[in-house]
Amino acid sequence: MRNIYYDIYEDLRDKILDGVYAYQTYIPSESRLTKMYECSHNTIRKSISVLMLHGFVQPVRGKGVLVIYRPERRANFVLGDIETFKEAAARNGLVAQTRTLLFEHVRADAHLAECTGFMPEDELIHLERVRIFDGKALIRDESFFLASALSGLTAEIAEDSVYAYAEGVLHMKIVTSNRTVNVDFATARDRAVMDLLDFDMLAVVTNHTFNEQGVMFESTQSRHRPDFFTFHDTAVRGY
Amino acid sequence: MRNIYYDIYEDLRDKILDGVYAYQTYIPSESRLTKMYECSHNTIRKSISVLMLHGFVQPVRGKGVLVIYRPERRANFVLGDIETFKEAAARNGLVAQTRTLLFEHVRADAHLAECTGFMPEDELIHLERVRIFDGKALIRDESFFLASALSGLTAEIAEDSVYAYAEGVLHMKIVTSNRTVNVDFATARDRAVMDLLDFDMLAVVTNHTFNEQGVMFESTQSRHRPDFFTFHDTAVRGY
DNA sequence: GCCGATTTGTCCGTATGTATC
DNA sequence: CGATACATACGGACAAATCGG
Repeated sequence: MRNIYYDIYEDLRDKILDGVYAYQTYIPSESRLTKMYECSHNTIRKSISVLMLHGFVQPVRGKGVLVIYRPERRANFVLGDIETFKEAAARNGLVAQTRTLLFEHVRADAHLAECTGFMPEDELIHLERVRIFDGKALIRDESFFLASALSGLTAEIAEDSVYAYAEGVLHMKIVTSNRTVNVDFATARDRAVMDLLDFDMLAVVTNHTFNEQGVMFESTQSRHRPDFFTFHDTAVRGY
Repeated sequence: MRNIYYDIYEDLRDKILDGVYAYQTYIPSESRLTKMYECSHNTIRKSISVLMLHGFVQPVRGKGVLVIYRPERRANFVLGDIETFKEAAARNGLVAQTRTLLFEHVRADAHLAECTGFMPEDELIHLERVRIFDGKALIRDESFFLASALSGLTAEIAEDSVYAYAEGVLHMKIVTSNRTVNVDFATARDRAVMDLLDFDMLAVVTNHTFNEQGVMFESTQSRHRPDFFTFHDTAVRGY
C-alpha cells in the first residue's frame, strides 16, 4: 500500500489512457470523486494536480476537469518524466541492447568540473555506452557518475542499467533531472561507434540528475541519431 | 493583491536567483517560513512545490529544503515554462524582430486536422512568421490558431505578439502546452526564408497550446537553426 | 541502540472566494 | 439568484526520516 493520492492518480490516468474518460470530456467532479474513492477533497485535488502536470487534464473553474490528452499523438521516445533507457525501450517494444565502450575512474579537474557541473577533485566514474536498437547503434551516452554515490558500480552493471542498480541495490531514489536539448555536429567519435548513415548532426540531451538527498550524482550527454529522436514535454504556465 | 502562495514562491525564487539562498544550502524550515510570511504551513508547502517543479529546490525529508539551482548553467532560449517569443528575446537581451510572411483564413480538411490536431471543419488562421535576431532569420514559425478563440486577430497584431493580444485584449489565459522536439531536414521553404548558412537540418518544436477553457487554440511548428537552439526542461520522477 | 526534537510528507475537515450555468 | 464546481487558505493530526545526546 502506497500513497492514497498516487493510487488515485494512477487509476484516473489509466482510465484516461483506456478511453473511459475521453478527450474533451469532464472527469467526475471533486465531490463525486471524494465519494468514489472515500477520501478527503484535498487528496483528490493532489491527484488532479499530478494529472495536470503530466498534461492529462485541464481544470476549468466552475465547469469541471477536462481531459486534454489524446493517445494518438504520443512521442516515441523520451517523455516529460524521468525514465530509464530500459523503461523507454520496453515501452516502445523495441529490441534494445547496451554496449559499454569505456569504464574508468577519474578525478575531476577544473575543466571537467566546468563541463559536467561536478566539483573539482570529485571522484567520478566515466562511462561511455552505445544504445543499440535492432542491431543499429543509434545513441551514444557519455556519463559521469559521482563515485561516492554509486559505490560498487562495475562495467557489467553499467551494461545492464545503472538506475536499476542505484534504485534496487543502493536504495537510492532518483528525483529531479534538469535536461537540455541541443543539436550538434557529429564528431569523429560519434561516427566511429554509431551507425550514422549520412547524418552529420545529432540531437544532444544533456542532463543533470539529483537523488533524494539533493546531491547531483549524474551528468550525462546523450547523443541521438536525429531520425530516431523525439523529446516530449508538458509545460504549465505560472505553475 | 494575488495569491499568497504565488507571492511567497516569487519571493523565495528571487532570493535563490540573487544568491541569498545559495546552491546546496537549505532554505528556512516550514515552521520558520510560516512565521516569516505569517501564513499556514499548507500555503508554504504549495509555494515550495512550485519551486520544486521549476527545478529550484529539492526537499529532503528530515533535513530541509535544499537549493539545487545554479545560475551559471542556464539555457539561453526556451525554459521549462510557457514563454512568449518576445519574453524570451527580452530575457536574453537580444535585438529581436518578427516578420509575418503569411496570414490567411482556412478551414481544416481531414489532412490538416490530422497534422495540427484540430477537428475537421474548424475555422483556422494560418500564420507563417520568421523570427529575426540581429538581422538574421533564425526561426521559422508555422502556426494555426483557432479563429473562434482569437477573433479580431490581424496580420499587424501577429507581427507584434499573438499571446499579448490573447491575454491582454481578449483576456484569455494560456495554461497548458504540450511540446515535442525533433530534428528534421531543412525544406526548400526553410532555405528560402531563413538564413541557414550551410545547415541542412533544423531543430523542430511542435506545440499544442490550451487555454483555461481547455480548448486547444494553437498548433505551431517552430523551426530553429541548430546553432541558436536550446531547450530546457526539469522533470520530477513520480510527481 | 534508544529517545526526543526537528523537518518534511500525507491526509483530513472546514471555510471562503470565484466562475459557470 | 441559487446550485455546482474548482481555487485558495487555514489548522490540526500523524507518519517517516534525520540528527544529536
